[in-house]
Amino acid sequence: MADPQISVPRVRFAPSPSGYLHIGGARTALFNWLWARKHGGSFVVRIEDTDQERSSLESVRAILESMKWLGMDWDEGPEVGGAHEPYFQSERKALYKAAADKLIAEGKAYRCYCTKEELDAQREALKAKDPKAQFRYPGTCRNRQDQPDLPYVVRFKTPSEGATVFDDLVFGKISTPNSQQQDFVLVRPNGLPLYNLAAVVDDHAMGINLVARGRDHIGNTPQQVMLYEALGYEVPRFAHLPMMLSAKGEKLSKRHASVSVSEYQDKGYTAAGVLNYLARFGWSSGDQEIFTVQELIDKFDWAQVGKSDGKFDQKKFADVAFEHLKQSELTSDAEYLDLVRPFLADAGISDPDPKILREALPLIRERAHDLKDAAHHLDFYFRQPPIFEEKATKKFLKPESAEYLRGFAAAISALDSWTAEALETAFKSYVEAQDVKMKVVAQPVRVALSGRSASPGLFEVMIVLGKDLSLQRLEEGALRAEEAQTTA
RNA sequence: GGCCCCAUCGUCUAGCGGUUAGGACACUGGCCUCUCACGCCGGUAACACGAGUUCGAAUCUCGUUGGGGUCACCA
Repeated sequence: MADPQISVPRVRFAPSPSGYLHIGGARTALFNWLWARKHGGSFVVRIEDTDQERSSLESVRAILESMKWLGMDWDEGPEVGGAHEPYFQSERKALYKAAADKLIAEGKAYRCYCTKEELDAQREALKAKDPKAQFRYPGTCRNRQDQPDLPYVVRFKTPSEGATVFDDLVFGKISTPNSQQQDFVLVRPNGLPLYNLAAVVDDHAMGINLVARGRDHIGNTPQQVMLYEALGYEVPRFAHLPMMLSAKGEKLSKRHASVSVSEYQDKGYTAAGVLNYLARFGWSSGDQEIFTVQELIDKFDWAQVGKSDGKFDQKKFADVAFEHLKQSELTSDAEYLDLVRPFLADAGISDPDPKILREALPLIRERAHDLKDAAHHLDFYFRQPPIFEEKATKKFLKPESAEYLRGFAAAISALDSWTAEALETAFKSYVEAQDVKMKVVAQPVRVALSGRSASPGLFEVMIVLGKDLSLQRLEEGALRAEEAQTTA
């Protein structure tokens, strides 16, 4: 395989602003970004908004926001500018027109006055005659000499003989017979270019030397190669990525759960987790599953990118994301707290005691699988009283529990050292004195402290809450337990 | 349908002529245990099929089957 590092990489991510940043698009952006960062190259973002109907500024904003959230910064593009401005194709019309004019002047392209309606009619007529037949533009205007004062499109004179070949970094040599190609349209009647022309002109103008994109673009590549050659441009390297499919193996679309990056953000996954999963989708580095962003940059290589399509696995993704939250080497305490704060606010806790937060964090690490979950695990420390889960209360705060709650409270209220060890010793001797199983006391205590039947270890929770609040909650729990009797 | 591409556990994958085919997720048996979780030990589970090439094929070649992509005045 040829060395893709012939020069410092200039790669790009070129979304069309017709929706949010798609999870598959994010992976394409990621592979480009990793490659640029690894080799000190440039990562360019270009907005492909030549289709006025579908493009919106709102989409541009959403896509850029998601890129930023993921931490994929761009060296050139919207907002940051660069040496090849502008980065919106809708603002680069002159360039495309010049290229189209040049092609026409050299006899490599021509004006076509056939209307869309006429062509659609021909297409349908053919379909009616032979449903399997494939309609190709018949070349009606190919050798036309006159230039009527009518709307026209510009078509490329595609050679009908031979084949167009390119060497893909992932798939190797791909050869397509030119007979498959038709005289495709370069410019619309309104003067705006179509994708193939615009992409080629811009990639050349912007000095892009590696075009990495989804495999669904393989079919466009031969046309683009022809354009590069016709325009006298150097052909860049290409790298096509295998498809990211839904769990059912279908092409990812809005119909499937969570296709937009912002959804993952809202659900409480971290950017590092998303990036890690995305990177491992189609790429691997031996048996390693968990990577920091820096490791991704260091280890990414096209040679390790696979060819076969994959299905998105929500469970695996959730696990990778969890791993990043669990390990303090991956997400530091300070980072974690910054990340969880907005989710706590959503849960109604807008000004959490930083001391409690710090002390509770270690208890959350191995329990919270995402940030929403983390906020939930954290919330009872701050709510006074905590929210009592009905099932837990009903099951464990029964009248006979009141005695244990008060008894245990009495046993620990005398403690002069409020440590987990001291609490555990006191708990055990109390349980022993009562001659009951530990859980008989433990569960009512847990519910009294947290409002839930599941929580971190009792003594750890009491340390975080502190002596006063712990004793208060035990007493309040006892009251609740007694109340259960009267209302039962 | 034409053209292009792909094919290892259910899923993501390691493997790049000689391995008891490895890891991770999921599933599952057990341990730990004040609950939940984490963790630890173990288990089920894959080279799509058929011909070659070779002393030897998951690895190379061809075919079959299956899957995907693409055939626009979308990108």
